Amino acid sequence: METVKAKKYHHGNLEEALVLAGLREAQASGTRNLGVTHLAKSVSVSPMAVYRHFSSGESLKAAISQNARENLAHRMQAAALAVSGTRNRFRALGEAYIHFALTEPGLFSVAFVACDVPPAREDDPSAWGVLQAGIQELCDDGLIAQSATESVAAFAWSSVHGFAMLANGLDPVRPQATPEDISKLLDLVWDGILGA
Amino acid sequence: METVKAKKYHHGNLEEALVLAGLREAQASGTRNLGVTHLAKSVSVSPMAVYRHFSSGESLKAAISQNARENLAHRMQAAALAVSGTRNRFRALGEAYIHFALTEPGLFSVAFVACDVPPAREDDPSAWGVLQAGIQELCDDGLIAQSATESVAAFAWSSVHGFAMLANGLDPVRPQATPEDISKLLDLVWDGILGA
DNA sequence: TTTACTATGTTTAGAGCATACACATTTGAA
DNA sequence: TTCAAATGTGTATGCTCTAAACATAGTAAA
Repeated sequence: METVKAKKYHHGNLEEALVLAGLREAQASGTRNLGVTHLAKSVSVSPMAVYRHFSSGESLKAAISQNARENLAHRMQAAALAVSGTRNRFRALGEAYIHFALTEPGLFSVAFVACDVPPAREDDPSAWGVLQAGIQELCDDGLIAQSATESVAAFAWSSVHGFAMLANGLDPVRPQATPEDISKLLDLVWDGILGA
Repeated sequence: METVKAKKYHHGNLEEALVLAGLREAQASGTRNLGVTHLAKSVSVSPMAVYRHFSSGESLKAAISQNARENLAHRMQAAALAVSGTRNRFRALGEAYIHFALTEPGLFSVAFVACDVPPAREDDPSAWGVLQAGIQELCDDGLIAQSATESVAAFAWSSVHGFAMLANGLDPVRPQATPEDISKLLDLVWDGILGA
């Protein structure tokens, strides 16, 4: 029987289980409870078992953070695929990004937490890559010059990421964001892009 | 003699000394070494002495973070005062913000670190307030409608803050920012604002 | 000046966390 | 079957945060 996983000496897939537990914690309380001991306990394993799969607590945290970023990138892709039209598709990327920050503040903050250790592999998919694909489409449609892709990408990412962080309340600054605020921001970003 | 401060049982101004030590640490290594024990040691005081001035390590960190933000706000004000013309002055705010992030990455990351504890008082001056003053000036000059100030403020802040974080390398994403990148970003922001 | 109160530091001690080292169990390949 | 590699446990060290009790210095009133 595969359906009942008896409790064995060997866990079976501890690495994945730890990351998943970390994501659950992140969802509930952000960066706070991502320690080795806490996560080990949450999957019923001794703290030292973690080190068979991660070289340090920091690298476990980095893996969790990476997974959260990939989660975001997936949602962006899905949002873009769900609508048609170059502009709508591009706008959907920004909406998905901000929606993620607002509905999953814990995951969002973990996704962009500064880790001492770099992630083991590249993000797959990466939010940055998804954005670039969207911008290439703008380019193909003649909405912006090929030479402008770099700066447009930096501008779009910056605006949306900055707004997400602020709206999210992550930073010790200011009020909440309404759907109108989000819409207006994306309008302004679009204006900036076309004006280039 | 005031010039030689003999080592006394009472420190004299421990609260300020701790925050200053924290800022020095932040400048050197960001968020890493802002613990109670470490900072206490760096001003030659026992760890418990800290708690006569801060209710917890978190609240000390919050005070350091606040001081870093005020430092940023001061630089923005100074930059704005140094140039003339509404547009130049507004642009100088963004330049100062990004320049701060790039030249003082440690302070910048501490300034916007998520603290469990809210700051004891309001930021004074606050970067947000300085920005709003700049935007009011745009409004007074008839460059934007009074009704647009809110969304323009959110847009400008978001773009510059997001760019600063990304350029800073704080986030686990992408390459460096050149002066041209910065200039282009501010151009795009300006376009977006005027298009509103 | 003496006394007493308040502010500010120190010492001691306990809890929690990261992690090095030695040991135990399981798995899988020869 | 047998043994080496992979994976997990237990124990121990050293770090941090912080509570409690104690010590010293500054200050104000008698």
